[in-house]
Amino acid sequence: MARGKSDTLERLYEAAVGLIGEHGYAGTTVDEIVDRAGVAKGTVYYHFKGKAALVSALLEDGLERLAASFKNEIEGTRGPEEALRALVHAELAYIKRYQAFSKLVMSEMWRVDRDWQASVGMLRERYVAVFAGVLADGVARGVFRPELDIQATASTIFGMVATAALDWLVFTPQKALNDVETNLSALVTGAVRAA
Amino acid sequence: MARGKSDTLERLYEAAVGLIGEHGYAGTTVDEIVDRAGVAKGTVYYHFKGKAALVSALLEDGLERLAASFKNEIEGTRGPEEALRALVHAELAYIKRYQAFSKLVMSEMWRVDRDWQASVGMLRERYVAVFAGVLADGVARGVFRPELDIQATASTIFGMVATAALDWLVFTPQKALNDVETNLSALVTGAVRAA
DNA sequence: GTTACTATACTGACTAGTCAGTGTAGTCCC
DNA sequence: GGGACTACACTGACTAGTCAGTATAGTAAC
Repeated sequence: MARGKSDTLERLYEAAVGLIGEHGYAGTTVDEIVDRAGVAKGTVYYHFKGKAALVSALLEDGLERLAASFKNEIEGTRGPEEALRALVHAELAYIKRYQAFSKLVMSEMWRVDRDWQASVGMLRERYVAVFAGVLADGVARGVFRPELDIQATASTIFGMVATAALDWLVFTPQKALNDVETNLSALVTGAVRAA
Repeated sequence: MARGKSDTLERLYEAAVGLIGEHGYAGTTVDEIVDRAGVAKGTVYYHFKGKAALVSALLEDGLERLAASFKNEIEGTRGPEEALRALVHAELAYIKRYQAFSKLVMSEMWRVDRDWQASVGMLRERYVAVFAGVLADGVARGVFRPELDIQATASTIFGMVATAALDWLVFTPQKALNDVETNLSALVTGAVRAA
């Protein structure tokens, strides 16, 4: 029975993201993925070269969604500090919306042995580059501390927000997003603000 | 051939930690571990119930080393800001020294489906509790911002340092530890300091 | 004789990937 | 309108290989 193309892929992505977020890449079997997606095993190999290619494609997909969400959020901000707050908000919202995907990314980020893990690296770089842009702007305008190591600081803020978000979702999900964001925004802006 | 007990276990831990840090728990085979450790496969099953038990024991071991390193570092500090800097230094040094172990912990931290992953949670809690203690002290003394969410902030700082450290080790290892630490310490203290 | 191993061979459950075949919709010719 | 054919999406039983764990016989030190 034919299903709309995007429907089948959507189901596969969702199933794979959820399972890999929970058990890791190697800990997830293709059989589990197709079971959860409700498709036959062959379908994976009809659309993709293999398990790794499926994950690669799925990462590309998430990357595009992320880029779009970032573009939206940063437009129309006035001043670097407001832009920084907007980015923190966007990252937090993204991680909340795509929890399983975010877990996947954070879990596989420090590994470098597989092809598709380059995609994770790319995702991270995109994230970080946007932060770095805002930081550089802030330093140039004298709003942020001049001695900041822009690249390192951008990475660190990215990790800070990601850790805080996952910590919240995994260990204290009863907290309100607003409270998490308020505390986090204060930490981030305090960290970089000129004395 | 008999070897000192601790020697064999040490080899097994080191091999397992390295491989699991690189490829994850499920992505690492017992045969790979014993090959790298230079011991016979049966030795694993002589000492442990299985692969999971080996990892559990190894985590306990890392936990103890961490606790010891933290105790050393925090003693003899005067004032919360100095204590905070000392903790950042200790965490950074620990991650540098036990790179593979740290990767393992960060990669498996957001998963909750296996027995031994509770150990990772415990490790994280210990880390975080020490930071929380210092933060609470600083707030009480008026050195840190009074509206800080202590628990969330402690987790966030932990993640911040961990991310910065792994980012350094994986993506920009040519940087000097000192530069990384200087930038990071400034970020951390700036984040919590009273205005 | 007990403890701490080594070396090798093996089992059986599980798993990635394959492949011949099915269902469906569309197209072109008569 | 219907027969012949094509393209596409998908199925699921099957295969070949992998891996945790077991078994067993033997060594070396105390």
